[in-house]
Order: sequence, then structure tokens, then C-alpha cells
Amino acid sequence: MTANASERLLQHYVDNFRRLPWRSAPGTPPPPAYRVWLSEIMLQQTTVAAVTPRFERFVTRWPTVEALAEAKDEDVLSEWAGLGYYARARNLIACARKVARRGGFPETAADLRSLPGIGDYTSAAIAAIAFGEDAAAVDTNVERVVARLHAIDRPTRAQIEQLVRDMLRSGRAGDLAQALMDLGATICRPKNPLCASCPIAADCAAFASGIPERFPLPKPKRVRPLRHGVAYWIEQRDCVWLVRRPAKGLLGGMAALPGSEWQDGPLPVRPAVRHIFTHFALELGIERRSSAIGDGWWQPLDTLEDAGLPTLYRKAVAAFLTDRSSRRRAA
DNA sequence: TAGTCGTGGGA
DNA sequence: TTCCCAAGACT
Repeated sequence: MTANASERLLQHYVDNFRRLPWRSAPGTPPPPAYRVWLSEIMLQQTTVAAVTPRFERFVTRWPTVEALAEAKDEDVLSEWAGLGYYARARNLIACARKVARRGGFPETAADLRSLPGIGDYTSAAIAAIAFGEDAAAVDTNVERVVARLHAIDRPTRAQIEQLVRDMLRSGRAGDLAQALMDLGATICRPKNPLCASCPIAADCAAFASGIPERFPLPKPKRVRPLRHGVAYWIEQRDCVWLVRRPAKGLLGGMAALPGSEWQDGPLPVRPAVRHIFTHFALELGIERRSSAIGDGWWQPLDTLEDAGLPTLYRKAVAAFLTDRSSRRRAA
């Protein structure tokens, strides 16, 4: 790699700057740490397209970390509903309260790293982007870009971090992190990389090899088992009975329809919904019940969209209501 | 360390 | 349809 690959990458970033709600233009003051933090948490394993409207809603409703720290758990979880990986929302609340209590965000990656929901990548990203620390923020984009740059088929995280540190230009770690991520998202893509448009193709060992896509090697995939469950539809006076799931685990803390435990074997009910989670698929049947089960609340049917249901249960509600209305038309 | 933890869009 | 995978963290 030539010494000025970093310069060309940074220049490409400046020339092709993508304006996003949580970004500041290169050469202007950095965004507040609150906005950087919130966006980085939302963007974990989540696309820019999915995050953008949610980010706007969050910062409108809670403009500061102090405001977020004072919010009710249910309100934050409800705003997060549909975004997935709900442990992020639970950690978001815990983190906001810690930060508010200590009077603001810590300004180093090492101190940020000790906050809930902030790991190696996010701590480095916030430190670099919001506070200008020369920290190496390595996500999957950066790992792929750097692995290709050096034609490493099985990179370790420590190896990539060192190579990124070698690319750092003092005071521009934030730009470098975002430049690497943008390059990974738009040009150095997992499949069909656009090497002809790449500002550092001349430095790239994978490009020179003629098979850039081969770096890094793909992760082995695991089988996704099928599980089964039943959700209960309990309706009285134009309200439906909802419950809150246990605080930890899958969909932890989220609003839900009550229901059976989910099991491996099939159930004697027709599945109404098929939903894909990260490591298993679920077929969910819907069964009417007459009396409330467990702790919960009566949610008016006409406000069900605002109940903060995660996607599985939104799909179940939609399936039930569609099915009922079509049966009523037939009757 | 490998499993857990969502969702939606594109190929 | 099926598969991949997107600014990871936690245990």
C-alpha cells in the first residue's frame, strides 16, 4: 500500500460526502455526542434507510440525553418497536441515565466502552467522530475494505485495527472511519465491488489478485430451525389484551399478545404468521380466548398501531383482523 | 468463543 | 423463493 492511500480515501470522502441527519460536513464542527451515540446504536446491524426516520423521531421527542434519561421505559421501547435487536433499546435507556447522572458523555473510547450497549466499535466511532480521538473504529465494512486492501482472507479484529491505526491521520479519525464505512457500503461491497470507481484500487492487493470478492472469506452459515407457538386473541369492548414480555431474552420488555411457550414440534393449530428471527423461524397460530391472562392491559383496537408491538405481533394482529373481516364478509 | 438477539430490502 | 446481510454487543 502506498503511503497516501489514506489521503486519497479521505479526499474521496470529502468529494462524495453523503449528508445524513447525524453527520456534520467535513471541516465543520462535529455533531453533539448524543446524536453520534444515538445514531451509532441504531445503526448496529441496521440499514441507513431503516434508521433515518427513527433517528428523526427520537431526537425530536428527546432532543438531549437528559431528556431521554427521564423518559419512561415503555415510551422508548415503543419508539424502538420494529427496529429489532431490542437489547439495544434497553441498553440505550440504561446508558442515557448513566450519562445524565455523570453530567455528559465521557470523551475517550476507553471510558465510553464501559457504558451499556457500547462495545469496541461504537466506543471508537463515538470517540473519533464526536471527540476527535485517533481511535480505530472497525465494523464489518472496515474489516472488508482493509482485508481486501491487504488481501487477507481470514483477518482477525486486532490485525484490522492495527492496519487502520496505520492509516490514521491525526485529528481525522472520524472522517477516516466514515470514509472507510462509506467505501464499504457503496463501492467495496460484499458482492460485485465497483473497483473501477474505487479511489484506492491502485493500492489494493485484492484488486491486484483479480478476485477481490474472495476477501475476506464468508462466515459459515448455520441452519435455521422452525419453531411453533400460539398467540391468544382476547377481546372485550373493542379492546384487546396485551402483555409485556419478560425483560430479558427475545423481544425482551416489548409489548406482545399473550400466548403459549414456543416449541420445536408443530402444534394442532393452523399457523397464521411465519416470521424469521436471526437463528430460528417461527410459525404462530392465533387462538381466541375469552378472559385475560396474566398481567397486562386492555389496548383499544383503534390505537393498536401505537402500542409499540414488534413486527411479529404486528403481523399477527394484521393476520387476525384480515381473516376476521373476510369471514364476516363471507357470512 | 460461539450462541443469542430482529427486521426488511435486494439479488 | 431463498439467501444474504446491514455502522455489533453481550454472555
